[in-house]
Amino acid sequence: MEKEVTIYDIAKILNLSPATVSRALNDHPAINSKTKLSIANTAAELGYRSNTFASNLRRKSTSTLGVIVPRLDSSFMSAVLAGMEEVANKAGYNLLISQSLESQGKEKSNAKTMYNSRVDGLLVSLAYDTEGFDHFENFVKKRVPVLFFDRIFDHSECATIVIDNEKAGYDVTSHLIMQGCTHILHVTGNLKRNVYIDRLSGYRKALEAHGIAFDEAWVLETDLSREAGKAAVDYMEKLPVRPDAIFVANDICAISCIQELKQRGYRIPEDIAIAGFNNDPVSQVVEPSLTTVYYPGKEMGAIAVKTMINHLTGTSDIDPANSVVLQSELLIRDSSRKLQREARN
Amino acid sequence: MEKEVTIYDIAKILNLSPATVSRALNDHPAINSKTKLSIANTAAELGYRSNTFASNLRRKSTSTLGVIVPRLDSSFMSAVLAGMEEVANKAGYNLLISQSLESQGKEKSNAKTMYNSRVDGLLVSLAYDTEGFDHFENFVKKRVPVLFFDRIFDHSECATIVIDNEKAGYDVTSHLIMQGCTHILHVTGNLKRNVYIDRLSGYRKALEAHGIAFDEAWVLETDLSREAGKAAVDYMEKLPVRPDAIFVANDICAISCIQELKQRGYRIPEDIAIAGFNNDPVSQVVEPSLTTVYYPGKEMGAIAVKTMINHLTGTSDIDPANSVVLQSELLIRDSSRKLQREARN
DNA sequence: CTGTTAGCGCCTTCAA
DNA sequence: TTGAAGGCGCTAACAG
Repeated sequence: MEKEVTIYDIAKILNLSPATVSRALNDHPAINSKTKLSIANTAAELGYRSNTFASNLRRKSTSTLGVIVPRLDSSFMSAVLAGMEEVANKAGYNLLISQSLESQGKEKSNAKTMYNSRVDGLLVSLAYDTEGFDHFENFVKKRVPVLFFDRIFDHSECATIVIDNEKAGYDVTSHLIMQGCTHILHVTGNLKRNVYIDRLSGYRKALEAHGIAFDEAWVLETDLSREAGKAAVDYMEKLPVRPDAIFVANDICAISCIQELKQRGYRIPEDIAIAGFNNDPVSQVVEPSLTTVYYPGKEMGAIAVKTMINHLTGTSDIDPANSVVLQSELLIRDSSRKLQREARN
Repeated sequence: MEKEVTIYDIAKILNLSPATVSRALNDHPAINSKTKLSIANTAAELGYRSNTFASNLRRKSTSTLGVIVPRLDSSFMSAVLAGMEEVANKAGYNLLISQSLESQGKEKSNAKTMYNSRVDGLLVSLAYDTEGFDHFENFVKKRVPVLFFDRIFDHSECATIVIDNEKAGYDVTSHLIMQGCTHILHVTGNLKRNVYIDRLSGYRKALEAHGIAFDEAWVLETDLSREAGKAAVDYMEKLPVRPDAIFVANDICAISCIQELKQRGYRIPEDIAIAGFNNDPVSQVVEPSLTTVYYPGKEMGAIAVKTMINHLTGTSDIDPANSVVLQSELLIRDSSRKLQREARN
């Protein structure tokens, strides 16, 4: 290992003080631009690189944001991360990313790591089964800002970035009803999570608004996996009345439903209409194409980081007052165009 | 901001020296186990957390690996990252992740950031148009290990993790030939990148092995985007002889070809067989389902990190001798089952 | 505009 | 088995 060049080396060569070198390197306004130039030059010549630790140690701030997501390998999450990375990178922040694999235990241990790594702020989307806020309490205590996105936790000191899941659920359900569907099965995820309980609530309200009775038996709580799709079809076939639509809370599972239904001889949407959620790339490719909800993942990531950085740089606070509700959008595709299809036949 | 607890606070309380506390906290063997215990206890009580920077500054090592990928929002990459994160996390390493957005410029600036952040090791998959190794030279000089995966750079001091792209390309092409195809268009990516040039080379060898002449006009270099899929179909229609198969170097573009071809009235695979690459989730959903190559992304990520950590902990070197070639696998699906289809008709 | 000084919190010789 | 002391490289007062 070659020895590292420090600001002292530069200072000695140019007959300056280390402080001046430090300031010049940080583009401090009160430094002569010629001095800056010569410092920059010799720094480059010597192959100097600033020592982030020393700087962090001194300044008591990393320029790093921690991110905890349920899974890295989902198209939605990778869109979010892409958005985050872009904004963070531009603002000179690094991202420390980890996944909870949908497990509360791993989420807790990840939070601990982030805490010890002294991230400047923490961005979290909760795991499937997380309960309680304990593992983030440390951050709040030390006044490290925590921001939740997508799968959030309501807390008086945390901002949140979400879409209006209830409205989205309402819109999807209303749309299905407008297509003539009256028996709509809702396949959802863990109802501890806002995203699912809110979509359910929208589903329910839409039913009631159209004079359709809500029935708990028509709500199926699953893990929204591919396998859950098949199980949902099994469940559906056992219902006393055959549904004429299924509203699934994500696309992956919705598509698995479509495939399973097709295999069992159902026509979509004639026999059963399907709607998903997220606008996952597969939703456009499946046949019939899947009616779904556009979820602005990349924007969500970008705004989450922006909000965080604004707070860190003192522009704003990180409490619920700064929460954002992003716009989602119903995308009507073939899997639910029921009236039109029948009219055509 | 509450003030942080340090080893000095603990030392004072227990009437010990900071040195002892430091050693105890690091489980140094030469410390009385009772002392260790009491130190651990008061540390916990006080909510002590070690200061990574101070420690890093002193020890000159982070426990952080840098990762530079072309894009975060691809299903392949997110699988890789998921694999990386799992292994890194278990071994107590953090991941600093950034994306080059397929631009050499951003890749360079990311490399610089990583360099300044003093990552212990760097894991890279190259951007589309990267040329030269300059931006990694610093790492080599400072003996920071650099490992390439997927889109690699051959360098005498870097290990690489890849699949056998040439063999995979050969297998796909042979398969198409076995289906009776003799005019196979190859739609590929930037031939600067090993993955594409190697697949092309496999394509070429397969043709020649089966007595089919290779013709440059039948190789189309694109950016493999969705748009490129349409352009490829345009290109195809202008060829003097109509192809009976298209081998596309990724699934996204292959699927766009399928959709475009279907729209123009081609039957797949009867008129034209299609094969893709990566086993992207969409490949199973499109109709007809897409013949493709299973690419072990998660394993690749896991092994990349494992190799890196082995090196860092002194178990092995990071030079090409430790490179790994992972197994890929041809997945034959409906988009290329030509003989069978025709037999059935 | 530049220099002096004094740590940030930790680890690691060296000495006991 | 423990302590004393110095320094990792940088920055932020405070002074000029």
